Amino acid sequence: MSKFPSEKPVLVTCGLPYANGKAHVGHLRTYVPADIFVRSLRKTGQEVTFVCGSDTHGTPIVVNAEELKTTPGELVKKYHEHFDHTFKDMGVIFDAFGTTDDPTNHERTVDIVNRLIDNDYVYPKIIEIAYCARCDRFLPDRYVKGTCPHCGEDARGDECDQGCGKHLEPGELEVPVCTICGGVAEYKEQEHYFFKLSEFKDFLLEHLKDLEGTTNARNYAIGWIKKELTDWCITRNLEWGVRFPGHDDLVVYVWVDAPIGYISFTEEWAEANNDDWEKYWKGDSRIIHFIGGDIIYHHCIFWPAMLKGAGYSQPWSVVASGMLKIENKTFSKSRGYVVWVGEDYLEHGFHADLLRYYLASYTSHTKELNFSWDVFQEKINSELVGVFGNFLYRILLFAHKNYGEIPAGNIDQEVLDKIGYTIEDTTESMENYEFKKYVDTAMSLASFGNAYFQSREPWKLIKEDKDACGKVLANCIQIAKALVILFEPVIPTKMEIAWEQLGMETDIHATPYSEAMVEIKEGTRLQKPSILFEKIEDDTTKKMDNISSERVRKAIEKECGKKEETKMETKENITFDDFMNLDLRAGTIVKAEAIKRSKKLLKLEIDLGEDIPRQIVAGIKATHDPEQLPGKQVIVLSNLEPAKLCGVESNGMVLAGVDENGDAILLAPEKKVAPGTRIG
RNA sequence: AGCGGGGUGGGGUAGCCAGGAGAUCCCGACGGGCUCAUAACCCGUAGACCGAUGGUUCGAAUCCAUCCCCCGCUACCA
Repeated sequence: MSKFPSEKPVLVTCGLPYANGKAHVGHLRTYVPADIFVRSLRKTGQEVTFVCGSDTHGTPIVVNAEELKTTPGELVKKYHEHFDHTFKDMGVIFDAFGTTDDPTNHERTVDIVNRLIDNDYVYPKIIEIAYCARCDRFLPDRYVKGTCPHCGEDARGDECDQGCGKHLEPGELEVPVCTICGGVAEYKEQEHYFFKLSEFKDFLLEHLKDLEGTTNARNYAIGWIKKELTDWCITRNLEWGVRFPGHDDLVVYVWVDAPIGYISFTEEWAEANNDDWEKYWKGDSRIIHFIGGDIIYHHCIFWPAMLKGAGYSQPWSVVASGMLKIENKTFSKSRGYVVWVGEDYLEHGFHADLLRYYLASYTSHTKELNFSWDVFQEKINSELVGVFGNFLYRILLFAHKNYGEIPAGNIDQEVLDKIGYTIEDTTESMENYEFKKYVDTAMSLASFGNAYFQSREPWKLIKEDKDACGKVLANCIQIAKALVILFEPVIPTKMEIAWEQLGMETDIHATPYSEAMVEIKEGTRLQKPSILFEKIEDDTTKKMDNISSERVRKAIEKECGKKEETKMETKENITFDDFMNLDLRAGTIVKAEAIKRSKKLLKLEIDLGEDIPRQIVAGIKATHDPEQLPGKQVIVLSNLEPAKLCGVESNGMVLAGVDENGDAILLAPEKKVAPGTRIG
């Protein structure tokens, strides 16, 4: 019942890295498993094409380039090369790694957009776009900032990043300001183009029903579609990007030309290898997308609808990886919870295969994966060094010392069976994108090998019966051969060396799983084996831990400093009268309870010396236990106009500060005072 | 609050859809053994009221109901 090898052509892609920043371990959570998957498919005899490339368009790149006083083209080139190198260094080998700014992609995007237009899936609509009169330009997405219509916080044009985090459509932002000149922007009507996504609802539901891959992707997408599908605005006012056909002032939205990169990279690969790209994108094929969990929406909804609308083949499988944590903390570049692939890992001399092993074996692909140096050390030392590496080394050294070649001896049926079952189990795991299971199953064969060797005590046998001992060794070497083949997808460069140590002269990367059952040849010369995996010392992990915590410390400092600065700058002087308008009072909390529907809010009743206690809502749930609060005194701004929060009325504001961890610190009187005591 | 995913010994997991004997495996901890090997390997021990409560059943981690908690994407953060 295995799905591979299949007669249908198989194409594997990885979500495109955005060429606007360095590669971190979070990226690898998608790329490493994809590479393992591809290598494994090839071992089943499946032909696969594996493509990826840099995502180069969109406003963040343009804005970032302007800030760095460079051009988008230069910026993109720099990071494209960075990703290309990093992936190669990590053993992630694509058949093609292009960019979405390649001419191929421009042409393919225009073709697809034209087809969508011809098929009547695109229509123009007049919408209001922020426009800066001083710069004489329209301001898409992040070129404009202003006030969020939902929460009133400062927000960027496409998203309320400081406040509620909500996605903003063009024209929604209030009090728009141009980010280039700082001048006040205005809204101006302009014609933009929309893709009729809403018409694809039935198609998408049908498509998703049969979609292979991980369930997180499918369920998530189905949920979205059932809610609502609105048409997508697919044009932007930008210089940088793919021209929208027939409109020199418009560019196609990044999320249109980015996935089309999958097609154009396939074309580039086909061009270079004299092959045919249409068998994947126009025929009955198996297109497998490896992506991060954050872009499921685009790959399961927008992308297949576009392909369908333009008459191309749709994805067969979408494999979405879970999130990455660093030292058990939510991944965050700004907070310092990040591990850069180059400067934090490879440049410290760690072997790429070790990280590949960790990523593949920590947990299942869809769950969140914690990267911790201590766990890294423990896993590498006990599993790779202790179980697997030690097995290879002890048997090869023993064989080399006592025989100098692979000794004669039939392979036990028990051993062949064990290898056979292991291959069955591992390949099945791989088909289900269960990388951890694959590794664990393979590792259990190494344990079996250790037990086999140990229980037969060849170090004693060698003195009594050299032939019987040789047979034990032959069986062990057979197990080792299978292990090296099984582990090649996960730790490819280390397995090259191991393969050589086994006296093999073929290319391990091209060796199929079936070769594991082929009996080893007695008499093959064995060189003196070298140690494959070195132990990671405590000092090393301590050093890495220090680097991490230092970065977190600096990030906190920077964050606090920044807040101080901006606050000092933005607040203008007020008059004494202004201050006297604030009615500040000391009060005693008499009752506190959590507001169920909210993560952050507590409902407080505060005695301000009035007839009945005031009901005030405060965002301190995360830091304060409601049971501990009654009796405590706080300072309240009592004449703030009432508001409803999460449906609960709030008649004032409890004053609190924020410490370096972002935790709320309640202000309190120096000593107990009568409720209602005036402050100021 | 809505949608999705998830809660099983210290960490990571299996089992759940098709309910049945002592809840699986790996790591870690502890004890012992062995010595070919990178102090590794082998054997053994402890450790889980299977998120909570109620229900169905002769029998539930597994089915049903309600609730709690964690993680994403949304709403809210006086």
